[in-house]
Amino acid sequence: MNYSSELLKGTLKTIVLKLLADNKKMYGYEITQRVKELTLDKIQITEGALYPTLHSLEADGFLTTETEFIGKRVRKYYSLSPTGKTKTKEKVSELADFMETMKFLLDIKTKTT
Amino acid sequence: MNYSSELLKGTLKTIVLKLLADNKKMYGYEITQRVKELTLDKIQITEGALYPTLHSLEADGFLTTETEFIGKRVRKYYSLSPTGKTKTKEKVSELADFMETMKFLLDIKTKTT
DNA sequence: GTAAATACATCGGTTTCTTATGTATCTTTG
DNA sequence: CAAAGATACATAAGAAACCGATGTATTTAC
Repeated sequence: MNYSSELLKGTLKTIVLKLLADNKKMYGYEITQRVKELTLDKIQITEGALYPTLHSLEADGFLTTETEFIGKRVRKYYSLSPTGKTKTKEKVSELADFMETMKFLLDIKTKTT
Repeated sequence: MNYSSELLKGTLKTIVLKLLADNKKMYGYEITQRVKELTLDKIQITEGALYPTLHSLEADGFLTTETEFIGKRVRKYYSLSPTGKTKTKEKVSELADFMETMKFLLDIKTKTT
């Protein structure tokens, strides 16, 4: 079982930023695999979603990159910039707050008016 | 303060369905106001988002409607159909599950590999 | 009497994801 | 050793879902 895809919308950037905050530097493919294993296959980040997101975060100045060669194969590592670290805290706490609100909303049983 | 809008994506239908499950019947404008007051203005459902969503849920057979006149003004009440009730349970538990997963993801501190 | 609130609706534009496709290397396995 | 699968990057077309603007009309409050 995995979630209907629309749930990921709006949370992907936060997931990526948080992973980078916890792991110093990661490369794209690694991120997809890490999320897959951490969520027991429930969240699958596709490459078509991830790479544009990484490029966008980099363009916004939240990520820096360094390229490494593993044999002949390119590997592009991403790290948080200082503004990226600030942004991460904002996004994570915003999402945590949002989830609290949603939890409350979904538990409502009776009218309040 | 209110949430950056992308967070709402993917959760709007669930919110609407859940409200209808708890309140038998509601009309569009009422839904926007109820969500606004329940979330202390943190979630604002715009009419441009809500009405298409209601129409879509109705087209899928999850909602039934009845029109009422308040004076000369039309008010369109929405209620859950039997399939709508089933769908609501699915969506709510899926979202609850997703939020658990996200909570876990956002608390990860160290590598697991 | 006019501004704000109530109540419906649609539409263009943007963002963000999916699916498909492309390129290339490395590893495993029959 | 050939082929399949995994690793690793990337882009592009299309769909979905929301925002903001706009429109119409009635009712309420000042």
